[in-house]
This record gives sequence, structure tokens and C-alpha cells, in this order.
Amino acid sequence: MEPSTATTRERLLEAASELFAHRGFRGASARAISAQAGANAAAISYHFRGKRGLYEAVLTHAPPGQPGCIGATESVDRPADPASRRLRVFIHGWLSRLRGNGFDAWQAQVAARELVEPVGGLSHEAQDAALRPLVQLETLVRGILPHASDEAVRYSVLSIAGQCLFYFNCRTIIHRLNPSHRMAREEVMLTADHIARFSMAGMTIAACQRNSDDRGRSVGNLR
Amino acid sequence: MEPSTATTRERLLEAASELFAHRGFRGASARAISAQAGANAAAISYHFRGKRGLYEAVLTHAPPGQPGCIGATESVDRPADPASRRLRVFIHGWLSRLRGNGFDAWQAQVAARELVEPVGGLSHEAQDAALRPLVQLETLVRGILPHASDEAVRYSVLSIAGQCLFYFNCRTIIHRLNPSHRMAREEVMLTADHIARFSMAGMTIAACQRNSDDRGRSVGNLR
Amino acid sequence: MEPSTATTRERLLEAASELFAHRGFRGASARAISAQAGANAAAISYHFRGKRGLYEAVLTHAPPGQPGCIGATESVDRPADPASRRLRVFIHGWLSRLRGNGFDAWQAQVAARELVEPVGGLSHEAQDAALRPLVQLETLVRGILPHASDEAVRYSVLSIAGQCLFYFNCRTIIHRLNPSHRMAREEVMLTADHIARFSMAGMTIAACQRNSDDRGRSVGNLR
Amino acid sequence: MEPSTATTRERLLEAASELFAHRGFRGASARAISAQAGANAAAISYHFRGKRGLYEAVLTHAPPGQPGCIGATESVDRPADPASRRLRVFIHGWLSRLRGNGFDAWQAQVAARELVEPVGGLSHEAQDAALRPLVQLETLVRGILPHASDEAVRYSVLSIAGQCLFYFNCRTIIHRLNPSHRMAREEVMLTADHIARFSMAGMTIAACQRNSDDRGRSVGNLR
DNA sequence: CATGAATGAGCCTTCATTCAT
DNA sequence: CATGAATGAAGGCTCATTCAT
Repeated sequence: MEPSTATTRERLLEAASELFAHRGFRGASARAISAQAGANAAAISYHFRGKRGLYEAVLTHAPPGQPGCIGATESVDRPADPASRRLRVFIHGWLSRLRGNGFDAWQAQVAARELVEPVGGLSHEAQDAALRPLVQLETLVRGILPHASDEAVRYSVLSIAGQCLFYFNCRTIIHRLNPSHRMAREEVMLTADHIARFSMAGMTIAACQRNSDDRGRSVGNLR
Repeated sequence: MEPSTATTRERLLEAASELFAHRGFRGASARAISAQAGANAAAISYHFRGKRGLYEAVLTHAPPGQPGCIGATESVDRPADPASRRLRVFIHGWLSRLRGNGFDAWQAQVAARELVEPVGGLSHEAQDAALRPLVQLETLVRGILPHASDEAVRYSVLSIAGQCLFYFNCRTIIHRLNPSHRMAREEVMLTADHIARFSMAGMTIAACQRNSDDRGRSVGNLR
Repeated sequence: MEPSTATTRERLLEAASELFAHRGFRGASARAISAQAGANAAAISYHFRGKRGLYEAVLTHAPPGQPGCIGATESVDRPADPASRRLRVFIHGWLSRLRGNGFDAWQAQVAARELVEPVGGLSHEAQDAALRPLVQLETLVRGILPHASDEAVRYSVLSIAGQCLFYFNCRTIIHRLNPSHRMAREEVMLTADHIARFSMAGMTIAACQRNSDDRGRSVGNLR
Repeated sequence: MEPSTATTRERLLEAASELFAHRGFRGASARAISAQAGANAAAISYHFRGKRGLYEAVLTHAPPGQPGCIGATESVDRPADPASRRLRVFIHGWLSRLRGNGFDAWQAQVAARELVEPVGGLSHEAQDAALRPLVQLETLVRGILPHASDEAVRYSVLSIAGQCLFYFNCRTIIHRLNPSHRMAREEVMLTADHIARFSMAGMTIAACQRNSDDRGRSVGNLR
């Protein structure tokens, strides 16, 4: 419990990001956070006006010297690369954070949880921070499908995000499905490759089919 | 609702499935469940040996006269249909349950939450029940990719499941991304179509690429 | 901390009435009340839905077998006695409660505090219970001044109530003003006599003057 | 408000007097006071050795250039006026402060609260400051009843003070008793008139009766 | 002279569970 | 079978104060 060198505020942010990432908003008690930070429980209310304020701060905090935030990768802004490659880099970056350790990773994991199970009453800033990866994905997908409808782009964005976010939680699941499987260090890269390839094919092919489809009939045929 | 028609046990199961589906395991308090069931709070401990037992019961409960359980659809067992169509039917069925009401739907939603955020210490039976949709998906995908490696199949299963589960939670997200969007009644069918098309393309094309790829190089190039 | 013979609910009411009377709503902590009642702190929330509910229950509780409540004395309902005597009896009864011990007395003291420093958000029932002594006083004064205006009656009611309530708090004050003074057992009767005599004279004489007065001038002369 | 015009000490006094007057000692938090004063929370401990010291300072503070304090009015010191008129002027002055705004008014209101619900452990100086209005009243009443016993004078003092203090709190009460009543601007003067008239009659007549009464019998008859 | 930071104590409430009836 | 009563644990928060700067 040595206060170490960092500010209490910073230690609280660090501890909170880790515990929020691992246990969720409700599961991480303010007492546990302050204990892990080596601080008094009241310090959370003092510095962040309560547990929710701390949660928002974790979502919106940009470490000093780092330009972007949660899902920030340069890939989005380097249009020189081919679109498919930029998508793969983005996915790999996101997946790395969703599986990694350290403040950036935990922050991304908190944002991922926030997407799936939102905590009520957050500031718009915090909500936007959680949505940032999706917005960036939208830009990337729009670059890949320049002529697609907004709806088609949105569908693809959700498909890609769904895969990435699910892989965030799939450690447990894979282990249950195949207990003999050992999660390798390079697993993240293989997974990113898979999602990128899978999604590139899905987007491009499906977009063609969608355009030439008689949508009503296919839906009607379902039953 | 009607405190006399069904036994207390059944009313507790019904109320619990709904509240667990809507608010999750932690968010649904035992008091709220017993209140909604018109029963005493102690009834939960009495009938199910505690809140966790009730949760497990919701996951493993098979309504009388109904053969299967959570993800049970006939599509898996009717190999006459083309594989792609069976996949589409399965996805549509799952999505319908993830968006619907009634015990079956709530049960599926509880299972979905359990996949994404597992409650610790469940019985193997309950865990298996939550995993059933993934197992069924595995059978379907194996039918679509007869010659693929187990790993490739597992990847595809997770990709499809990720999309479906994310669409379960995406009402809020879509609304935030595009506040003007109104969720239509037929949305589920369109979404199922999209996921099926997207995933069929992803699976088939990606499988080819994966086979012919120099995997190491592509991963190495990533950084 | 023996639970004695009374219900936990009753013991809580008893302890709460005493502590609320002595320390006020804020000053009496829920912990202290439950401790004095020999009960668990959570029992308050269980039986009364929180501290405020307990406070309301103290105000509105009518002990079994007792017809009226807080300021209930028979004097109001026995129009056979001369009005002045009924007033004296009422004042004496009220003062006795404001100075005494036991549930009835503490209840009256809580109501007195509630008049002077209201606790926000109480039910109408509780508010009415606190006001009951004033309403009864109004009836008595109306009997004494049958032809006076409503305003004159209200003024007199407040004057009498003001005296009684202030005597409730004046133990400390008298002691400070005249430290040698010993508060005798018969003090309450003497005080009631004084207030009754003082107020009877004030009401009757002042009412005459008020009627024959040029009110505007007297007020104008004030400055 | 203007953080530079007055010293921090003075701004704290001003803010504290207002908040103590409106919310009482417990209800006014040190944070709220320092915030309203535009000062740091620690300033209270620094300047006044804690919240209680600030409270004492509010009670004992005499604004520079002003001779008297809380209940100070010239009426007490001008024996030329008839006693009844001096009483009326005193009552009006007190009531005006108990209903008004500004430091003097808030100070009087704090003193009034202190009479009704004393804060423990105050210095003698502060206690005396709160009692000053009663002492002044005693002088006035002694002038009106030159031959009465000390006890009779004290009784009358408490009766008058009780009325005045209760009118301080009666805004809420009157509103509850008679919701249609609108508190007029001139209400204070009318009320002062009433209390003065009521009390003059009470004092003079009651004093006669008291002298000629068989006290024991009347008290004995009470039950 | 003033402040931001930090603290320990205390507050009220909710929760899942247990027990006697 | 079912229930009302009761409980201990934990949770988030506010408060007045202290301390180093």
C-alpha cells in the first residue's frame, strides 16, 4: 500500500481502470479501488465526485503526451495504405488492447463493457469516448465500401465490432469449448487476421449480393 | 401475475428469467424477483437454495413438453436443407429470441449475458446450457466447411456468435450512433439476412485465403 | 440488549420517539436508535422503509387502546366546562407531555420539533399529526372568542402555541438566566396556570382593543 | 460574492450567518459555507478553529461602528417613552430581524435558533449573546411591572419571547394551517402589534389575578 | 495568509440469507 | 409448503478536520 510516486488521483485512475475492466462498474467496489490505489475511500469522492465520476474519468482520460484516446490508432489517418490493411491494423490494435494489460488496455476494456452494458447517466463526453472505436470503424468501412448505403456500412461496422468485442470475452468460452486449447501469445495476431479476412470477404461479397438481391423475397422465404 | 395458476416455483422461474434477462445477475435483486413473482423473498432460498441456484435453474430449465432447450431449433437436425439456409434460419431464430419476450426469449437472453459476462461458480450443467448455441453453431459451420481445420471452424463460430450477441445489445448503440434511426419490427429479419450473408462470404472466402496464405508473413507485416 | 417482550417494531418506535425527541431528526442516528432498541440497524429499513418512515411512524402512531393521538385531551370535547378552564386543562396537558417521559411525551416533543423545524418530504398524515395541537387550540380559541375574525383567532392560537412550545425548550434557558433556579415538580402546573391566565387576558382584552383600534395609525406610529 | 472587497474572514462570517440562519448549525455544512464565501474549506478551521468557532463568532460578532449587538435597539435605553410603547418597538425590531435579510437579521435568526435548539459546548460569550434579547426583554418587562415578583417577570419574559420566536418559524405553519393565506409585507407590523397588545394585557391583568389568586386550589383543581 | 490534498469517522441503505413458526 | 422477521455484510457517500506547502 505504499503511495509510490504517482499522485493519488493517478493511482486511483489506474486502479479503477483495472478493476472496472476486470469486474465491471458494479462489480468493482469503490472501497476495493481505493484500497488497491493505496488511498482512502473518500478520496474517490474528493477527486472525482463519486464512483461514477471516476468511471467517466477512466473513459475520457487521455494519458499525457498521448494524442488520441481509447481506440486511437494512426491507421485511420494514413489513407496511403490500402483500406484492407488499415482495417487489419485497426482490428489488431483494438484486439491487443482488449486482451492486454496496462492503463490503455484496461481503458479499452472498460469502454468495451460500456458498449455492451451501459452504465446509466454518463456524461456525453464519456459516452462518446466509449463509442470512439465504432466511429473509427465506420470511417474505415466507408473507405472500403465507398458506394454502399449508410445502412450497409452500419451493418458491417456492427458485424466487425461484434466479432472484436466477443473475442474480448472469449477466453473463458474457448476454454470451455475446448479445454485442451492453450491460448498462445500470438493468438491475438491470428485472431486479428481472421477477423480482418472474414470481414473483408463479408463486406465486399455481401455488399454485392445485397445490391442485386430482392430483399423482400429473401426475408419472406425465411419462414 | 396470477398467483394461483402456477406453482410458486414456476412463477419464480418466470420472473427470474425476465429480470435476469433485462438487468443481469447482479442487477436483478432477489427481492425484486420474488416480488414480481408474488412470492416471499425466502422462497428463492427455499426452492433453489439461493439466488445462484435460481439463476442456474433458469439456464437449465426445459419447459414441459418441449424437447430442446435454449438454442434448440429444428434447423440443426434437418440436414435436408442446404447448409447456408440452415445457418440463416438458425441465426434468425437466435436473434428472434435475443430480441423477444416470454420465457424462451428471456432464457436465451440470460444465456447470452452469461456468455459475455459469466457468473462465477455455476454448475457444469448450467454452463453447458449457456454454451449450447455455440455448440449448435459449430455443427452448422462444420457442415458448411467440411474440410476446414477445427481451428478455422472455431474461429468462424466465434465470429458468427459475436455478431449475433452484439446485435442483442446494439439497440442502445445504434441509437447513440444514429439517433434518428427507428428500430423497425422487421429489423430482426434484415439483420439475420445480413449476418448470414456476411458470414457465409466470410467463411467461404476467408477459408480459401487462409489455406493459401503465408500466415507468418502477414502477421509479421502487421507491425 | 435483551429483546425484552415487545416486538422489534415496537421497541424501535419507542427508542426512536425518545431519541428523535431528545436530539431531533438529524441528531438521532439510525444506528443509535436501533442500538437502543436492541435491534439490527437494517431492521429500521425493514419495518419502516427507512429512517424517515420511522419518523413518520412515530408521529402518526396511536398506541393501542388510546383513542386520540399527540395532543388529544378530553378537554376539547367537553363543552360543559367553561372555555377558560378547558383552555387551561389543554395547556397543562400539552406542557406535561412536552416536559415528560414515555412514548406519549416523546411523541409530543417530536411533533413540537417538527413544528419548529420541519423535516422535508413527510406524508400528509404525518404533517397533520404534528399540527393537531394547533388545530385543537384553534377550536378552543374559537370557543373563547366566538365573534372574532379568523385572523384574530389565528393570531391568538399562534401566541398560545408559541408560549407552550417555548416553555418546552426553556429548561436550558431559565437555567442560564437564573442558574440558582431549581425546576420543581409542580413547575409545569404553575407554568400552565401562567400561560392560561396570560393568554385569556391577552385574547379577551386585545380582541376588544383590536376591534376599537385604528389599526393603521398604530402601525404607522411605530416608525 | 466579491472575493476581494472583504477579507476572507469577513466573507466567511457573512456566508456563515446566512447559512446558519437558514439551515441551522448541523444543516449548514462547512463546505457549503466556505463555498458561498468563495473561500477554501480549510479557511474555517484556520480563522475560527473549526465550525463551532465560526458559529460562536457569528453570534458574538459586532459589525464595526455599530454599538450594540443582536437584540440591540435604542428603545431599551430611552426611558422617556411609555413602557408599553417601548415594548412594542422592541418587539417590532426583533420580529423584523427574525424575518429580514442581511447580516444583522441572520445573526438574530441564528440566536433565535440557538435559544430553541442550543448547540452544545459554546463559550459563555456566545451563550450570552444569544440570550441578550431575553435580558433586554426582562428590563422592559420590569419597567412595566415594577412591583411584580422576579418570578412573574420571568414568566412574562418567556411568554413574550415565546411568541416572537414562534412567529419566526410560523411561515411554514401558517401556510399549512391556511394554505390560501398570503404573507403580506406589512405582516410583521401587524404581528408586532398583536404580540404587544396581547402581552400587555396578559402581563397587567394576569399579574393582578396572580396576586389575588389562591394558587394551590386552582392547580389542584386541574385534575 | 491561504490552499489543495487527504483522511477517518460516521451516515443511511440495500442485499441475500437464515430461522422459527 | 410458505412466510414474516431479523440479520450481518457491504456499499457509496458526506462531513469536519488536519497537514504540508
